[in-house]
Amino acid sequence: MTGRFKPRLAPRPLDSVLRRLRSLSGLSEAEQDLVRNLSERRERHAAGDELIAEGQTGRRARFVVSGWACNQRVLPDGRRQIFSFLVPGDVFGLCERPAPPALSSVVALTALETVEAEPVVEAAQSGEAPGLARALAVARLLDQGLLFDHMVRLGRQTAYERVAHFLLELQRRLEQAGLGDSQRFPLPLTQEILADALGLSIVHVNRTLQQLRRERLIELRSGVAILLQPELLAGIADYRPTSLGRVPPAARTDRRPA
Amino acid sequence: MTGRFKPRLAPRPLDSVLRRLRSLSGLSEAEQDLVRNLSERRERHAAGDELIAEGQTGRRARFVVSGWACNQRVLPDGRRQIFSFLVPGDVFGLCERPAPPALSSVVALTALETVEAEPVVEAAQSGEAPGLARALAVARLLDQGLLFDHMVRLGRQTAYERVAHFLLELQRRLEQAGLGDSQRFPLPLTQEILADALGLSIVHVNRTLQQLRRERLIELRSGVAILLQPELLAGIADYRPTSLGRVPPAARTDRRPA
DNA sequence: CGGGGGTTTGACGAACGTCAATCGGGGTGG
DNA sequence: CCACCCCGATTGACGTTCGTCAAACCCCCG
Repeated sequence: MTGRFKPRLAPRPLDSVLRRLRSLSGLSEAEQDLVRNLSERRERHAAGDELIAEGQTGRRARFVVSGWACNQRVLPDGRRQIFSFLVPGDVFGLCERPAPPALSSVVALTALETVEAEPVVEAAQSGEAPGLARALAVARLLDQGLLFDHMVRLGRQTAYERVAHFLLELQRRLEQAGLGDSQRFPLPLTQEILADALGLSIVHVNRTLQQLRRERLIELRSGVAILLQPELLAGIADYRPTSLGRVPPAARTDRRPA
Repeated sequence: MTGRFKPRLAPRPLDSVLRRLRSLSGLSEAEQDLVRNLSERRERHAAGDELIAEGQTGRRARFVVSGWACNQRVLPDGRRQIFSFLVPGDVFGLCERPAPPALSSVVALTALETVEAEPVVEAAQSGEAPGLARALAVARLLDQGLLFDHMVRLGRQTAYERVAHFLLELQRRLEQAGLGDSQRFPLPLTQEILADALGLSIVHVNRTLQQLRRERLIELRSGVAILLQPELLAGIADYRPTSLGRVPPAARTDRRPA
């Protein structure tokens, strides 16, 4: 139990979902209402809970409403690799029916709230909610892009670059979900989790963070990250945000910039 | 010009495409004929040619008929990361219309032949070729799985494990395409390419291959790889092939193993 | 006051990268 | 046919990055 009472009826908690989807595509009022009325089938999980197991088949799409989760795989000897993080507003478990075996497991990293996304998925597929359909398609595409970014980090960047690049990515995503500003955002991850995402040891993550702090590029305190000099960080990490947000409704292929 | 004459009309060249698709889903005779008649819009490329540029939007799906290509990104300072390899039978450039900006570029690694896959894609989407639709869906899923496998290699495996794991993966894929047997397969990749895929330096790739050779686990000669002890390799690399090939036509979700 | 998870630090070693030289084979022009 | 050349493979020497081990520290909580 958390100490503070949270009203259950208000549309508030779905804010980040709505905000996220709107940042991906224009939505009609009806579409926005559909999202706001998703409050059914809400689920709460504790840190460490496995929401989807690798190989599981019966799953349904869900939105993260609050808290963080991740996609990961664990090797038999205990090593683990985190593929991606899920923050409020993100969708997961999205795929065609019947759902094929999951390729990775989804695990809660903090206390986590999710809601079933199927009403949105169905409205999108049936053609009655083209804005939502576009938003989901763009979300899928951006996820794929984040995976590639992560692979570049793992394969071709130093620990220093990896951490800087990763923090910039989180800043951008969380700002989009309405959970941070252009410099400051919540970061409820242990260094062990960071290590398993970035392909490093805990100790090395720690040292790298120390270095970034010493150089006055970042601050980390009690679950909040502050990027003191985002532009400098972006130069260090060669960070270039994928800018395909807001795809125009009807893309023309015959146009090109002079 | 290659010295040997190749007949252009025979269905032979599309063998690997057909074989691959059949390994993913049962196909009706009509569906198989559709694939066999794809010979139009054949294209030839030389090693190094860029088939799809990162960010490019107008592309169409194609099958690789012969030769190898890869998905990759290049950093401004010249470092590059290869995300995946495309071998005969593989499809690439597959996505909804209008095609969003490509998230990675596709580059020919050897002399390469491709054919347009759109007829197959359209038949699959229209519902008239459910077998092909399933095959394409499974192909997408397997590709995603390969990406995860690759990420585990990059983030959590040693050079030795990475190389072993990667070779096992290639063996399996190429055997499926009809291009190798349970131990032997073509490997027309330079050590530089391997390095850029596996997140290692050329020199270290070389040393790792030397070690695997010394230990009589593999042989490499003139573009052909031989896995002398696949089981041992699989143990070293914790290689577990994703076995979801041949998805049953109508999956039941209410069954579970006792 | 004690305990436990997460963080920090130091010492040390192994894995991997860099630099540079050499080797080797296939293609090419004389 | 042969000399040359170029790209890729190979090897050695050396430096750096990063991992491991272990201890201390810190803070929140019971």
